[in-house]
Amino acid sequence: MKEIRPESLRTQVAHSTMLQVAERAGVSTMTVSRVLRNPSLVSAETRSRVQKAVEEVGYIPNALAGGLRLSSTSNLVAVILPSLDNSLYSRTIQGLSDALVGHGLNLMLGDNRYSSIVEERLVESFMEQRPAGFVLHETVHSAKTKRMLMLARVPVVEIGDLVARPIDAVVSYSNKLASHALTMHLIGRGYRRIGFVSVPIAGNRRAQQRREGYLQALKNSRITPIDKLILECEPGFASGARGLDLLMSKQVKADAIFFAGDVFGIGALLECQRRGWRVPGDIALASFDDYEISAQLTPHLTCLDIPRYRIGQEAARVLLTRSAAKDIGRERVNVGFSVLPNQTA
Amino acid sequence: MKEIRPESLRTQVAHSTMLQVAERAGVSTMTVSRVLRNPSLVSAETRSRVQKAVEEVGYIPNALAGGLRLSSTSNLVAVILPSLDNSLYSRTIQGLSDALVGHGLNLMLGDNRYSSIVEERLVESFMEQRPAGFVLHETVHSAKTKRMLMLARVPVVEIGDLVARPIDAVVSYSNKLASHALTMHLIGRGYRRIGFVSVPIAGNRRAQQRREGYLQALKNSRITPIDKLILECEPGFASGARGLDLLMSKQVKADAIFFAGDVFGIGALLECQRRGWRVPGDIALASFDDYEISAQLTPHLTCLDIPRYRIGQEAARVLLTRSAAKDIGRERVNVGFSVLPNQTA
DNA sequence: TTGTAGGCGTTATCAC
DNA sequence: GTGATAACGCCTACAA
Repeated sequence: MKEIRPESLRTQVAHSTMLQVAERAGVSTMTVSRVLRNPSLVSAETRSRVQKAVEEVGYIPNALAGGLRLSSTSNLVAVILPSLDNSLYSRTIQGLSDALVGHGLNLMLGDNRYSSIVEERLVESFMEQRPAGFVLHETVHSAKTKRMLMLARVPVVEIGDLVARPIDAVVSYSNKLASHALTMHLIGRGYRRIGFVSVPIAGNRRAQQRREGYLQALKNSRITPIDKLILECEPGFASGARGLDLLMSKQVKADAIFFAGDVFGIGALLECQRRGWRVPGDIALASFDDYEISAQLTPHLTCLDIPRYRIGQEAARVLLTRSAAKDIGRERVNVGFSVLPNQTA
Repeated sequence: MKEIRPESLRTQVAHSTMLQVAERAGVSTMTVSRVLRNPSLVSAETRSRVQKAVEEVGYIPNALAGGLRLSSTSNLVAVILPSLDNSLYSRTIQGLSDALVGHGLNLMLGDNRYSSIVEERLVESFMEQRPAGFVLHETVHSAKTKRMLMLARVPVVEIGDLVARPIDAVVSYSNKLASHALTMHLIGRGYRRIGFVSVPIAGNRRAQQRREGYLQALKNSRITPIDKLILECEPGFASGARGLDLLMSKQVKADAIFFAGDVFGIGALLECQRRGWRVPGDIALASFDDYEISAQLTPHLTCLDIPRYRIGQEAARVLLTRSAAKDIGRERVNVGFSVLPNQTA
């Protein structure tokens, strides 16, 4: 028979264990476990004694141990975004968090800096915590990343673009269609020399899709694209001003510009204000996302409405559903988008 | 003697275990463990055999089991912010992440919705994962929250205000001094009827401190504060416009307004533009934080420069130092602030 | 209603 | 250089 050494005599440790609670309450660890997970199985008298002991020692269950037992997953959902410092992603994170927190799931967060190599390392690192699921903004992954995600047999939701063949599930909108729709809107307003500014498209599927949507719209309308009106700029407000400048000093000037990256449109609109240009009139502007600040600017940018918060919510819902059902199939949720005509085109 | 059932025959599971790797390589789990943690202890020949097996089965260590063994902490740092959807906090998160990722630590993120009750639940939930440390933006906590954090004996860094007596460590700036400095700047420019707009101060220590700094500056300059020029508004751009409107339609109009909350200042400046008011001239404006968008606006708002990214970096540094040293004392890092005179006052 | 035994996947320790 | 054993803290299964 094994002698039970009172745990309370151990060297001072950070957290108390279930055994310490059990000793204090004069019961076995199983009874403590029951009080915490299934109180109805324990007599009222014992239960209150245990609860008192839990309070007194400030006991907090060790999820690592519990998770181990089931060789299952932790209560963490791994989220990987291109950057943590971007208000678009912030809205998605908030949507995820709001939807998951009620289910006892917490967020584990990282950024891949727009690199699939970094993403691979991050997935591996996160995987060691045995997360309950993954939410990835990127839709292009290294072979090893894909392999790890498949092997884990855990729900994976991609959210950056409505890809045809997701690793597992996808909750997003079509960057291409959205871009197409906004370009068509510009064409419908009578513009024919429509400039296009995006972030560098090399290795960026979303930017590629957006440019394709733009080109497709021109083609459908029998408008010949003008190479010199298609630019790539680094992210940031300043690029909006710069893109505007470049496209307005060409021999063939643009009559409208579609800014398909981050805050370009805002930067361009503000630059127009500085130059005293009328928008529209001297130039028409359209922007991809509708930033909160946009609504404060006069005029309000013509843009797309992408439901960033809802993408987070829906991704959470899909994760929860798939976790419960354990089925591994493909689910595609199209959250869609809409064109906000507004005032700058 | 216990018969060893080949693990590879178990029902299909998500992740492979160290035992599976060991069997494949024809060694014991200890050897696998050594190859992963301390390769130099294993012969080159065995090592490469094990590494091959690891590759083949796509083995990823189970941090839950490893952490259990040491009854130690996970490689997660718990971060609790008032809201996830705020670009100020985003910068801090980015700073944290950038500084922690190289040390193998990942972020666990949650928002307390500006409530210490929510914070308490979140701390408890996070604590079950046995995080390596906590970063809290809030500086006011429930008694239970404090107790849990003390018991855990884990580094805790508060970042929302440079409190005198942090739970453990604090990395921040003084909201009161910053507010005082900017108010003094306005006074130095000759303004005497300085309005003050903040978020509701009830239960918000940071907002309280900011108001105190403002009042102190007035007092030091022998200016009698005018109650009607002190407002509280809900967060958001619109409140900037609203605050401006309220303070300019009083009997005693403000000649300058200090917006001490989030994006108020930007909202007010844009409202001035809509109204065709000169800034300064018709009204002087000052704002707390220097948002990225501010630099794009003309004129650029007179404001404070709070090093949000650096707060994240430094908080990470303090966490890492304290984790290593295991000392529990109090560390206070003042990242400071500076007044950016700019153009609106 | 409560307790005992055993094992989850990993690693510290000690033996070979 | 390598392996056997015994925990780590909790919970399932079974016994009392």
